[in-house]
Amino acid sequence: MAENTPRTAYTVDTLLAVTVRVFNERGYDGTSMEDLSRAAGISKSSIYHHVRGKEELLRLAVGRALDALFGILEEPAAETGPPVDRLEHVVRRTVEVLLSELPYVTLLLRVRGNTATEQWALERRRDFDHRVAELLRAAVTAGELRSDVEPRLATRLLFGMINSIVEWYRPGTRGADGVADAVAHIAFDGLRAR
Amino acid sequence: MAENTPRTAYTVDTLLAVTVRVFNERGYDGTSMEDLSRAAGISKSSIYHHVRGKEELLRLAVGRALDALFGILEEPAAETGPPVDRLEHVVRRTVEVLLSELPYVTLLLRVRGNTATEQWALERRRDFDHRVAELLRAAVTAGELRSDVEPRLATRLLFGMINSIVEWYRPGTRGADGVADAVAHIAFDGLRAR
DNA sequence: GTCTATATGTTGATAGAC
DNA sequence: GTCTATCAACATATAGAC
Repeated sequence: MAENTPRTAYTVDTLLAVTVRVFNERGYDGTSMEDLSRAAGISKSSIYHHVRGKEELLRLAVGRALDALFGILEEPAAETGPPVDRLEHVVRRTVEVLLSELPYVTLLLRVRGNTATEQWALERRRDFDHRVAELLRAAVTAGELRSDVEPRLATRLLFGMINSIVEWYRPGTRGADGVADAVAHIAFDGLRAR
Repeated sequence: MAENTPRTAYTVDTLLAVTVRVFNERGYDGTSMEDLSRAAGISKSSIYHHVRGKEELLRLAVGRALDALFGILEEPAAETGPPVDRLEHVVRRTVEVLLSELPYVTLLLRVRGNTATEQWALERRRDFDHRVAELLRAAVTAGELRSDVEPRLATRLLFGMINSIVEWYRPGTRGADGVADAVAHIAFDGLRAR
């Protein structure tokens, strides 16, 4: 685990960046405040100067990811046009946000529900999924998507595919567009040759 | 968390079943031996009579999942016929095994790599993925699958979709066939109406 | 804003009786 | 096979100096 020793003093944001990296490497429960202090290059008690404790670091990190995801649903292209186009916009933009906020979204997707903060994060994730499931249902009703796959099930599998990207994507090797294209191709038209 | 108090004494297998349930509820790192002893209804030291420690419980559980998955690749239908049919067989059977061994596979898919046992599990998972990626590549070469999505990327997204099932599936609500059909439909033919 | 020192609880694991 | 009792190590968090 590489150490960070910035010249300038830490702010909550810069400390959060280091923290999230370590949380993703070792898992939230597997990370001790000692681990964080070593990675940040400051003492444990200095961390407590910036935040109230370990759980607040988690809350700030997953909150950032959730805000970015919900922002997608407010975009014009997600609220106007044929349902299937709105859905494709949300799918592509979710991939983009996932990649631009990779460490924060990665942490969000690994949250399990042990603490109050984790349960709050799970609840907001469910809200997001429900909003997308409604969009998919509308596209089925409009005859734009096949009706032999239940919308709720399809939404889950679709986001399973998207969310799994955090498990292997590393910046620099491939652009966000390439990944978004691949997801959209498979999700809407499938792998089979025409 | 429901408690288990079996009449008969524990064996490694029955203890493992309880353990895996708790690991999946609280996460491996988030589970203490005290948690396990409470869930099993026996004392901590009684657990140490059956296994050497917490990490051995993890090794036994993920080993069971890995053996089941690798078994699929040895099945006749995975080794004969057109590549695309072999791939579809592996996809459907992976869904089935995932559901029949749900708690064990769930635990396997959440392993991160902190300990030697976890790294061993990650390595075997990579082996499995590579074997399937080769199958997918063969199907592309044979002209059975579209060639504008890189095989390695397609494999990752495909397994992202399949593996995500452990996050929401609960026995009793839907049969394994229904889920396997939905996965195969989306993966090979896509969501769009024809 | 950072430090050293320490309080206080929890952890994985062991010893030895029944 | 199970128990009670216990340990050494490590956890989160705090106190107070600079």
